[in-house]
Amino acid sequence: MNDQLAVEAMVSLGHADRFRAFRLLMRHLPDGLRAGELAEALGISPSALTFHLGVLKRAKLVHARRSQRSIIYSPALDQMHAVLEFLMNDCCQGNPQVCGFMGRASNKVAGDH
Amino acid sequence: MNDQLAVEAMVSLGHADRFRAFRLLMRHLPDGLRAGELAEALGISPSALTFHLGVLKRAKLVHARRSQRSIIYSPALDQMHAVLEFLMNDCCQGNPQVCGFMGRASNKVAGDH
DNA sequence: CGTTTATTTCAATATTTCATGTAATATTGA
DNA sequence: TCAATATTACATGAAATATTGAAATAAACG
Repeated sequence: MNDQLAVEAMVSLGHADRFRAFRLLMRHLPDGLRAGELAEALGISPSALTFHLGVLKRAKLVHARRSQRSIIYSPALDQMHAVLEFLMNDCCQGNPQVCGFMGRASNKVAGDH
Repeated sequence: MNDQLAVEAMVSLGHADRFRAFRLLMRHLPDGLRAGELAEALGISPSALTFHLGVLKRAKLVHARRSQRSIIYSPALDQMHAVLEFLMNDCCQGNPQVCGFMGRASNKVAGDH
């Protein structure tokens, strides 16, 4: 992981349709979704979807595989993980006591930070 | 937290200078950095820095306070936390066994995922 | 083969974002 | 108040990104 890849990941999630697409894909783990289903679920044209999936794919945040006539997309969790870890390391490295929240995101304690 | 705020956070981190700025601020917790220091550290003009800090500020990812003649910026950890939690909930909610990585970002185990 | 289905590519246009420099504002101290 | 410092606001043009629809590609099936 490096700055450029991390920024690219952020860019790719910095668009409402792409963000929703990524979240939808996560909800459909581990199967993934066909491009058509995804386009319909998001209410955008196939062409627009391809464009946005391309952005996500270049950021390595989704995988695509063909199955019959369809292309099935799924989120690249390891890459997402790498991005978050990279971003958060700067925080916790220097000040573990100040911002140790990566270790308990779904486990918030009142009075933190 | 909602889609729009989360997307805005992603947008604001989707630029090399803003990304570096945010990370720098995290490394300088809990004190923060003066705008001038930040601009110099990043090697960009004060005017450009203001633009980028504005984007981060609208996304609620940084706080600003005045101290003497300077404005001191610091990262809004709680907002960052909220964004990550929001994004990751979609993943773990439906398939905790598939992607439970938020709970151990700095604690990776071989063979995960 | 020819047709249907699923998706991508491409080109044109519109929109947004970014970088730069200059002017304006706010604070401090002589 | 005047000058110096620190930062922000604004205007401009250039570059990147997004939207749209039509055409192209690829696979499956009769």
